[in-house]
Amino acid sequence: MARTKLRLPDRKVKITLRDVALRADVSESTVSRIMRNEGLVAEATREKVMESVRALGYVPNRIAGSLASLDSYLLGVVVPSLSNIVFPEVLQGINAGLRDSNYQAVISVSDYDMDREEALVRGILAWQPKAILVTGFDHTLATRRMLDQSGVRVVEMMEIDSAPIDVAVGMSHRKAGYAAGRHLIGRGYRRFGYVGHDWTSDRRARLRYDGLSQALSEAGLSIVAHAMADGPSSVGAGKQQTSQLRAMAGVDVAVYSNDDMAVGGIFACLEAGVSVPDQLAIFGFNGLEIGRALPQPLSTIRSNRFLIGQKAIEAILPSQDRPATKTAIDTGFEIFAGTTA
Amino acid sequence: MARTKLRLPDRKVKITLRDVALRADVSESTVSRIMRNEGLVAEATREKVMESVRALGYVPNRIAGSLASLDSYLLGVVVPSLSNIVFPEVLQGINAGLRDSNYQAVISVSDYDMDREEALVRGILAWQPKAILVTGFDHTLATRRMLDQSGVRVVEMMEIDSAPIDVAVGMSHRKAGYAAGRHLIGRGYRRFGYVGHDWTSDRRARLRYDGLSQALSEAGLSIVAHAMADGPSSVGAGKQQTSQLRAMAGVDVAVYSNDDMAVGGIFACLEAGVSVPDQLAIFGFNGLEIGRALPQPLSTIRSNRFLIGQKAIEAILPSQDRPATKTAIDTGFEIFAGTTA
DNA sequence: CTGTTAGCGCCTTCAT
DNA sequence: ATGAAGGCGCTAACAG
Repeated sequence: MARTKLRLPDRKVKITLRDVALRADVSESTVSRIMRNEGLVAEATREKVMESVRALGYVPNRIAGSLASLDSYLLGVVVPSLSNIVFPEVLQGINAGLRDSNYQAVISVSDYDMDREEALVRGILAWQPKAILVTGFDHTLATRRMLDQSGVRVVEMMEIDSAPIDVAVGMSHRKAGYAAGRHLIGRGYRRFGYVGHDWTSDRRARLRYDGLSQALSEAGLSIVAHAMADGPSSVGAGKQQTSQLRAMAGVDVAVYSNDDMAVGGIFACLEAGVSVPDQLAIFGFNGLEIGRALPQPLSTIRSNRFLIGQKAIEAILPSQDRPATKTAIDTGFEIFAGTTA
Repeated sequence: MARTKLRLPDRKVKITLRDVALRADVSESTVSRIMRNEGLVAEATREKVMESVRALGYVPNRIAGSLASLDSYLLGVVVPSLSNIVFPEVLQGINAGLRDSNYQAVISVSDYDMDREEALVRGILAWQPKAILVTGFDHTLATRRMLDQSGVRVVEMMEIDSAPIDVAVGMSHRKAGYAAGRHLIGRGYRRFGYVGHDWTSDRRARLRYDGLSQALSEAGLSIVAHAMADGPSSVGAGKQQTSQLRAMAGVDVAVYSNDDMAVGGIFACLEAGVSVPDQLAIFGFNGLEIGRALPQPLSTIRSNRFLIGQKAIEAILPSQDRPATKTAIDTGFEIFAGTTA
């Protein structure tokens, strides 16, 4: 079977600009212009070319396009986890911000491993992204240097408690912990317990704890009991650690590392017939949907995960060039009183 | 300031293979080989080159590399949503499967919009991915044609109730619904209620419903009451629709479109003082972690979302070429008795 | 073991 | 409004 330039597209036969140009009997530049909606083209020519595009099933090769134009329209994203719902929520915000742009997100998961993050960032930078979004301020020295030298826009998401490489978008977790402390002290609680999960991977939970401690300390109080899960946060872990906590010195309020853990606390109390908040008050962090649907709305602090993703995109889409000054964008937080504390 | 080839890397100055080669006084091919760990290279040369690589902070340009080798090592993924936790779980499986490979995932979210999916698939194919993973069998004609003609490996994830383009990885939702029906009939339930969410976007929930209906029909039974939420599934929606359902004809068991909805049902019962399963039995779908942590473990069907992602990768990584025969990989499901039904 | 020569598919600049 | 030429940064043969 001879190959002719008019042949219908077979699977595996790569159709290039050249094929389209030959079939439409115009130059490659013309096809290129039409595909990019750039420059002036006669309507008749456009139709002729588009007919060829459709007939051949031509799909432009962005790899070649990017190389030629030195312009990738890729966006690198590194999050530590997908099992903690907050990160998918951030990704949703990113996704929303990217709608109507022609950027593509290259997403990687570091599993809270800084060395892995380094490898991921290296791999992403090799694709010449326009910007790269990472999570938090904890990076290896090499990662920091790569990001810095790459010259691309860099957003560090989730927190603003340290100095960013370029832009930071998030909230102050230290202040949130402090606010939780002030709020609970104001409501009359004095004997504080803390239920948490692995801090080595979740440094922001630690920052909230520090803020809480400071508020208590300023009021002459302290956390009288701790129950810490070894692994990541989960409803099950929260439930289990709550039982542990209740076996210790009496506390009148338990502050949780996040809502997942706190919901576990609620479940533990339901199961044990412990009245909330009378016998034990419960306070979470994040403001997840489930907390609001509980028989008793969970007292917590709302963070804006979606907004973080969205603002991150807004911050870097307008200008390709990294500005001289570093920026921190505060997406804030808000105490949700609920009825469990 | 004159530019010399020995200058330290400035931000924004693109370092290329050529710069490294010049500095190390070898040819570009040699540097290329070293960067790709390919072919034989004298140890002395390698060190000399690596010294230059480090000194210049060279990061290979994969866009150029891919164009030259016609080989992208990109993997396209399209999921309908990130707010439903099952999709992040699938992504985790994909991520796990991709570890130790040098593939990068380009992830897009279609928001259950088939036209948007089409645009996303087109955008992804332009990056010449090695494979593309989409969700389910619902695609526009154009999407199907693009995927088919592209020649790349295609995985349709989540369900295996229809014929795949190339590979399907998932479970039979129809059978799962049927199994739920048989199970509940076996436990003596006769008056069935259904609590669901928007079917137009979640066709798999509809398949489960159909399977359930069939099981009931075969037993001379039927669903006597429906409560359907307008939007997507959520704990809040499940809670609200459960209240609706209870106001209707008495049912002794409520089957939910998924666990989120079912947890809402549990909360509604807790709040209203309805005893589960005596006054109302509750049955979900998915087997989420939270269901197990509830005061009463939720009766449900476990699906293997993580496994779906992982198997999807395993199915396509070995062979680049699309095989002649289409494959369906069944990741199965399992009834978890729990204590709520 | 290393260098040379051609592209990969497209975009950009400059002509016409 | 369209075309021709050159090159983006790298890899794939092939020499040597």
